[in-house]
Amino acid sequence: MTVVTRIAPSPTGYMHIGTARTALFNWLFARKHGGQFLLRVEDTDRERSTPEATDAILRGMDWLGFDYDGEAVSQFARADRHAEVAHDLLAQGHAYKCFATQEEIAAFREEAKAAGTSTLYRSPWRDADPSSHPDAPYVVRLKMPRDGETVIADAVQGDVTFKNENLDDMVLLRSDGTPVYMLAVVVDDHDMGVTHVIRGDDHLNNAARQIQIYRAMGWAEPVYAHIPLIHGPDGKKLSKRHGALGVEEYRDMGYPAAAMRNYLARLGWSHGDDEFFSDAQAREWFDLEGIGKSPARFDFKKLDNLSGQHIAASDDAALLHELEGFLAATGQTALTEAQKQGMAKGMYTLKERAKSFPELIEKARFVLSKRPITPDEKAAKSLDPVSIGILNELTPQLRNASWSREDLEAVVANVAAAHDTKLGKLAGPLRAALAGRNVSPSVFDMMLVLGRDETIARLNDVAA
RNA sequence: GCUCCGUUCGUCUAUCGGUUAGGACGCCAGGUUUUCAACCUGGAAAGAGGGGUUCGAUUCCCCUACGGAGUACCA
Repeated sequence: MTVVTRIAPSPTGYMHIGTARTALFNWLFARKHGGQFLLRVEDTDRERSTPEATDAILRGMDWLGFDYDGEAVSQFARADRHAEVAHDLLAQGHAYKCFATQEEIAAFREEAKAAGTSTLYRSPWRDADPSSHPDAPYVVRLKMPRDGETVIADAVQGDVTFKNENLDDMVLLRSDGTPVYMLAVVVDDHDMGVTHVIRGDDHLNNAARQIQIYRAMGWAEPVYAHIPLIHGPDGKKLSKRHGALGVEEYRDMGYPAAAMRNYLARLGWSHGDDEFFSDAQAREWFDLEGIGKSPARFDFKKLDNLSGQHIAASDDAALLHELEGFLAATGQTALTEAQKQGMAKGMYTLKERAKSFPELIEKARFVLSKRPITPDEKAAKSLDPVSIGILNELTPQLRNASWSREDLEAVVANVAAAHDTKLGKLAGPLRAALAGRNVSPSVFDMMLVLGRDETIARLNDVAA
């Protein structure tokens, strides 16, 4: 059997970080098994669904590299098919027309609540004779089993048992004839051939109800895997107050997509003690058994760490390319050809010290800036007359250096020794001259990346 | 209220009856060092509580507490 998974987000806002993780799990699982990973946009809520939100989802999927098979399916567009199934169910006697009005039901619930009894609505129309049907609007309800129990053999949660007496005759078709989500998911999943439903555990309760549709229709049931939700840093439900809910916000903060995938995978899933891994490894290792049952909290510190590791491990050219993508996505000015060349040259050392793209840019300031470099306040202090004097001695020696790291180190060490001082004393002023600040990559790396002419020019700039 | 799920260091997690309860992030101390980062060494840090089952429970069962989800003609 070929594995088919899907991600089915509702386009009612940005793409939630939890949705991204669910997508990741589905994607990993499908790709691991050489199956298909599908995208279905659950846009049946016409009030809340927007095309902008759909675009945000598509962009999020694209940024995270979750390539889905085929076209994105619009659930709303399949409403006729959903209704068709409802009518099938009606014809087969698995569903019935319920003429109770919303007011009636609401009143019942209120009473039940007040009386402390079950609010589960039992429609009197379930077994009514069709001849007694009034000529009035009706909803179509599924006839749930009332005895026994329904067991969901969940791949993550284990066997979850529900007493059928607690299941309500859920609405399939609204009184205006439009299908309801519960019906739509099942019909779509069936029609799309979905074999594994991996989704948030907020749907676990729904599974017991949805599975009845599969049974009534005689369809093959999917394997369910309900994964725990992601919580905010305080353990509460992830909410707006924690900020950064949308995946695009993470992109805008400058985390590489690979780091995001790694972090998200590690949140709720484990493969022994492996923490830092590649997509290929994740694909090879991923399994439903490794998914934990308890909700995880989002931890930026760990994301930062992982992000730093991914940046350091990246291929220089690929990293530069992704950096450019970051600049474009966040509306920042693109790099000039010269800046790109400088970055490419210095990437080997820059990537060792950044946890995100903004940090990478900050560390790369020396190569991105043009002469003359204006030192900031702290750097300016390093450029006192004595230091400048030493720098002036260094410059001519640099002119003749072979420009290998060893040679540069030797030259600087010599000058330092001549002044009975250590390299540490010289590094400050050098840094100030070359980068305009006290924090920068290694002075030798900067000289190497800048090249002889630029280095000497910058030293001359501060000489006066 | 009812139904369902969950609960190991601060955080993410390993453990699938027998371990000095392991790793990672973060934190603390020390080292290295040319600033930052990185790196090295060491350290503090956990089985929610109570009952069982068992020769033996973090692990299996029950209760309680806490957290979460669902309970719509929303998705």
